[in-house]
Amino acid sequence: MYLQFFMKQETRKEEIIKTAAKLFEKKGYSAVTMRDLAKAMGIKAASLYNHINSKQEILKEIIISLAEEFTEGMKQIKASPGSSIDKLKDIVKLHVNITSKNTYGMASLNNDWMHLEEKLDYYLKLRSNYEDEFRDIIIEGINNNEIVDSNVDITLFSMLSTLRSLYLWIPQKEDLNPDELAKNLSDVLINGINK
Amino acid sequence: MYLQFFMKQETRKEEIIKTAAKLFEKKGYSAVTMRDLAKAMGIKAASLYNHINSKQEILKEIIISLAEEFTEGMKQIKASPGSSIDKLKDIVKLHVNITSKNTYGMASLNNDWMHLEEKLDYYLKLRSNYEDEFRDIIIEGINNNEIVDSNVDITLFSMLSTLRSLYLWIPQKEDLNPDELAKNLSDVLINGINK
DNA sequence: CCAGTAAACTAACAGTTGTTAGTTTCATTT
DNA sequence: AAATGAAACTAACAACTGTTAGTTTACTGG
Repeated sequence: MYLQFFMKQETRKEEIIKTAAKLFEKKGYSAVTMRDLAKAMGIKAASLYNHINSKQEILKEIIISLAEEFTEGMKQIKASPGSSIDKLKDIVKLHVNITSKNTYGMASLNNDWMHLEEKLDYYLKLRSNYEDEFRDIIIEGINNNEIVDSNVDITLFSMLSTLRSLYLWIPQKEDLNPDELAKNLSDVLINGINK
Repeated sequence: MYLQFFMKQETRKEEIIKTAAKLFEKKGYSAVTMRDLAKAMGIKAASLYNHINSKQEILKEIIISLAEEFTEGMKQIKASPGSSIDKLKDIVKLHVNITSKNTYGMASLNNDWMHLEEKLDYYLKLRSNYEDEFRDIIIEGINNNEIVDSNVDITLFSMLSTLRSLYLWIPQKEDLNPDELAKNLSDVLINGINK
């Protein structure tokens, strides 16, 4: 109890969600049972229900909070000054930062969103809004003559694919700090690789 | 029977695997039951076992055949003449072609490989060999002064992430034919987007 | 017409699934 | 000392899982 005066105390529910995210990353939502999760927590499956309402709820908490974080980040980037290229660099930073903080959750966001059920529509709306705003920035850049006028959707697809896969690579590149990674990534994504 | 004289007759096993791949793409391997698959085939679950030995085997057939196709393609690219940039363009073509032919299977390859069990080690070996040979081509290009000398692993990661995500985008871009897609993709991935 | 066979069927199995109900433990507060 | 409340427990449920055994159906070649 006294701990909460000087450090952030993680609630039991948060511990469960964090542990679940780790398991979901390895085997996927459907293949992880409540007994698996309980074992990883060192308790019995039934005890989990003192803290959470359902398996569904765990997935929802993991995915929706992340999706809203991205939505909020995009909102700020959209409102910021600076060129389109600057905004794209900020998007790269946004993905690197969120993914660095929560690698496991990002795996669920990418692979298990289809199991969301009640919150599925909401998630899909957030995602398509995000993609639309991303696309708008690219189009703006083309109109401003900052960005090469190639196929917009392919440019969007390429950047987004790379950024969405970050969760797979960040864990095995612990030597690289987020800022440096964001910089290198921007170089490759924005400036290309051809000499 | 007489059909096989003028068109490729799909065996029942192949039909099952194809149908399974479609279902796996939507919900993932673990969330698809043999009864789901049977219903999609218009038969009862037990009848599936006249054609396949286990659920596992279906996944194995889907993933391993694709992985071997990539391995074979890479082998030919490696042996071909041409610059490193040419080879990278060939890799893009390889991914676009294989993914266009088998979008559903690529979803399993990307998301369900961890459920392979006996064939898991073999798959992981193929995959890491593939990545190594991809990396070698990039390094060769840097040494030949064809490719910008940025972080090799990030270049590799970026290209591979985009190519591995193709299965998500190809179905909704039916207007774009494979050759054109490969060309546009090469432009974006290799020449970048910055003006 | 009969034998053979591919491919469907019904019925059932043993194990696993998410979840609920009711109970116990134990540290903190009154 | 008694009461509270959080968080664990045991036991059980109904539904679902992959899979097997044995049977039926319907077409094919002799």
